[in-house]
Amino acid sequence: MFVNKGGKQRTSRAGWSGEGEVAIDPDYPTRLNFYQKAPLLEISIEEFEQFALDRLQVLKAIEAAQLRGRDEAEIFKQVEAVCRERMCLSASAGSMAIRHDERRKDHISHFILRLAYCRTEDLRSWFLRYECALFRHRLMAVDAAEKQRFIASLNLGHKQLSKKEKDLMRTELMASCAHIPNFNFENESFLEVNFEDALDLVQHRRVYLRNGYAYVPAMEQMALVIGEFKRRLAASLEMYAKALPRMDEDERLMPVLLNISRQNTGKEYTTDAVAGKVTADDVEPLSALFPLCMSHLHNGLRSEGHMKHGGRMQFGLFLKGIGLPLDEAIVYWRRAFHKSTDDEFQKKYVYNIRHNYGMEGKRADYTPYSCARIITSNQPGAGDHHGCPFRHFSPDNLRRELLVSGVDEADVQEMLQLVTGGHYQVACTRLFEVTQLARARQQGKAAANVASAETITHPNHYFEQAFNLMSPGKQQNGMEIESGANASQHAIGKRWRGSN
RNA sequence: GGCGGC
DNA sequence: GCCGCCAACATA
Ligand code: SF4
Repeated sequence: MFVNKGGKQRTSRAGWSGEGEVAIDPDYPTRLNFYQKAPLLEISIEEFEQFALDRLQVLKAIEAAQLRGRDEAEIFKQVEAVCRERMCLSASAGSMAIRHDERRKDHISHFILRLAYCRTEDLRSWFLRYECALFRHRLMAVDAAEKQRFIASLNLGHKQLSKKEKDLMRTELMASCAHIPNFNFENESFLEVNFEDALDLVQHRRVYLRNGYAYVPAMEQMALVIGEFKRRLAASLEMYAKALPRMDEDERLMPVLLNISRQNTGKEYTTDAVAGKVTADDVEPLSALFPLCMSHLHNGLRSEGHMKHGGRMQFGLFLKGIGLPLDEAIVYWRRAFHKSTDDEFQKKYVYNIRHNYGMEGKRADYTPYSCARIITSNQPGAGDHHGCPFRHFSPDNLRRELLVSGVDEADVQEMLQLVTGGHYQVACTRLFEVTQLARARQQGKAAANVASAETITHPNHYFEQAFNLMSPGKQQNGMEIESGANASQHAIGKRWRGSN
């Protein structure tokens, strides 16, 4: 865990300003927190889960607000409302004991999620993004005195320029502030910080740089603090990720954490035709039921944090076909494109997603691509992951891809044979049999009592067949999650429970 | 990705 | 540089 360099922060003179007579909690002097020190976990399981869930709800609400909210003010309002409901932090209301409990909850819940969300790159970047957003929100919400008190307690080493130094760099400093509306050089003070502490500002050319130092106008200090928060949290998440495997075995914590990181907003599922309403969080677990073309796209998306246009079409429509509604699709893609900024995402991708769902222009509700279309048109080029693996992969690549999927040598041979004969969809059907069908048999599903499957004609057909193999034969009474269990069974289990 | 507009 | 509009079609 990090050593808090400024650990001896206490009252300073802050008691005289802002909050007036309100006593200061030595554990949590302000509502803001850099979460440098892990809390002592003396806490019941119920409280543990409740805390985590509440914070998760807040982070998800921020995500939703940023996607839906029209302007900054509206987003702020929405976030504020959720914060008040699930993670309220009072400035001076109530007793000190109450404020202490609120801040303790904030503290603990942060660390639970930090633990739960350190596991994979995807989870880390999602958590980092929205923790920063939450921190930023609070930084804007608290009053100036409390903010200053907090920043001072951090000891970030922001040295304020003396009048003399400032005058020496006058022209350069003024030039760097040209973008600020009505900037008054005389009244502004400047901070000298290591330039790597101000990377965000440097990138946007909003500061003057000189041999390793950035000179930041004091009004931009908030950006520095947020940047620092982000750096430290990111570093800590990396550390946690490396440390996690070691506590994996003996801790009973792990299952709880796993459960948290896959928690949904608590929506209920209805079992209609196929998979019912699918949420952004369901895509991952359900990917075990995807045909090869789609799982290949899905993998590419996960490892690259991005997907080219052809793939977005093929995969996006497929997802719509499995029951992912528009708003969930937007959340899903936003989350998957973890390299993009909100702004870029909004501008470049949202329109097209909406268009695919028939919400834009001609308002056509497009059907997902069929195998025939995928195989014949729009050949994938360099950097593309769309197309049909059986058709577009080299025999070598295809063999590797199949072996990775756990197909045994003999079956791979058979499929390669079919492919050379141009029977791509038959090969795909064979894959269905040796993976989906075989697993269903092994689990004693009633629906698996067939010798072979019908030939696959459509990726969504593949998915639906695979999905239907799961639900009808629950012979073991909901105890599907055994040794070989993969994530898909969890999601399906949820539906079974919901459908009784 | 293509087409189109400023 | 900003933006809009399009493509699809299995299927019990
Ligand atoms: S045959 Fe159809 S479903 Fe199977 S991989 Fe090719 S395109 Fe996808």
